[in-house]
Amino acid sequence: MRHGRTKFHAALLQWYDAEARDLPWRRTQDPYCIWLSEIMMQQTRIDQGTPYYERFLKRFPDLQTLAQATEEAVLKQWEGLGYYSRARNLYRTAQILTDQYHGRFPESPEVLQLLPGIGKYTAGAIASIAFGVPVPVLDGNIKRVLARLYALVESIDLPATDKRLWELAAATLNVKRPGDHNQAMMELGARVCIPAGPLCFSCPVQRHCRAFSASLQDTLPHRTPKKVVPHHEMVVAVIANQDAYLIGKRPSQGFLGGLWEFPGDRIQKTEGCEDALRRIGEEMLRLKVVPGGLVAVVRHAYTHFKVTLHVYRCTAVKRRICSDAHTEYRWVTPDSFDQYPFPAGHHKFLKLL
DNA sequence: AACCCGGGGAA
DNA sequence: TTCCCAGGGTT
Repeated sequence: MRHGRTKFHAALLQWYDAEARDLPWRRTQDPYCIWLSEIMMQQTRIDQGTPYYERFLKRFPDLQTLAQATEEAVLKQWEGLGYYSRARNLYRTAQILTDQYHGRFPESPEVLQLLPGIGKYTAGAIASIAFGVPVPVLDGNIKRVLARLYALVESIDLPATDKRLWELAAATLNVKRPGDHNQAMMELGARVCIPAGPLCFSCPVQRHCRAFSASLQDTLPHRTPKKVVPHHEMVVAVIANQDAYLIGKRPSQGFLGGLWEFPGDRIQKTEGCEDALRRIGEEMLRLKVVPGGLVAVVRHAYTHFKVTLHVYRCTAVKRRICSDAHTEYRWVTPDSFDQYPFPAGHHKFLKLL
């Protein structure tokens, strides 16, 4: 640190104490609330996640309430937030803490990290924020802040750089107020040391920043280029029987695990939409599906691929369905759609039914 | 080390 | 469009 660690700490916390956003989990010391906020904000912008946090806490105000709920009720509250393994792991951890930890959170980051969904970042965040344990955290914001403060030219997403950044986070930590320091570093990254066009003119630690003194603030940090994601064409079969539609529950592990959906599949190169719909009937559902009219064409982006959904209304002979594509099937009417957690892509055409 | 896992807002 | 977000888990 160029002008001394103590002055850096003082400048950072003075700024934080004056400028910190009034976020709901900053009004409490309850480790349950801190934990929930940390899980919910993983790879999620504060503005996007905060309404979910408020709603979730109303529905599941404490650990016991959460542990006694069903996984599907938890997923319903998580619906639309993405990365649904977070919700399933949250639910599992609630039960582990209830069954094996007397319903209390461990304070040690090493023990916290044994719980599902809690990695090095979240363990450090809970330990430092809820319990005052002097441990660092490293998230996307702090990576960028440290890369600029120390003018790191290596790509920040390389494992070796990640190790170096954790060391810098530890060396930079303010052990007097670790929770506030960690939050201040994230706050700085989110509001001042932003990815494009950092607001160095209003940065409280500008004189400690090597990137600024070298005019590198707009070129750092470096990042390795991302791979291009494939684009798939899919059909979705909205199979109607009277006023009910067939939906299936996806297997709990894996992509969109535990969510409900209309049956669908990739369109293969040799077939058209209607061929694919009939194939879904034969191979997935063991059901004779008769394709009807096109309901919608929906585009949606996931982490590692993009899809275009061709949604078709279909009819079928109602029979016993046997399939391993889903763990359960139900015929439901549109007025009960809101009982089921669906992927966000489905909500782009659900209201049309 | 590489890959998998969502969704949305800002530029 | 692309980028990136209070990351974690699996192989």
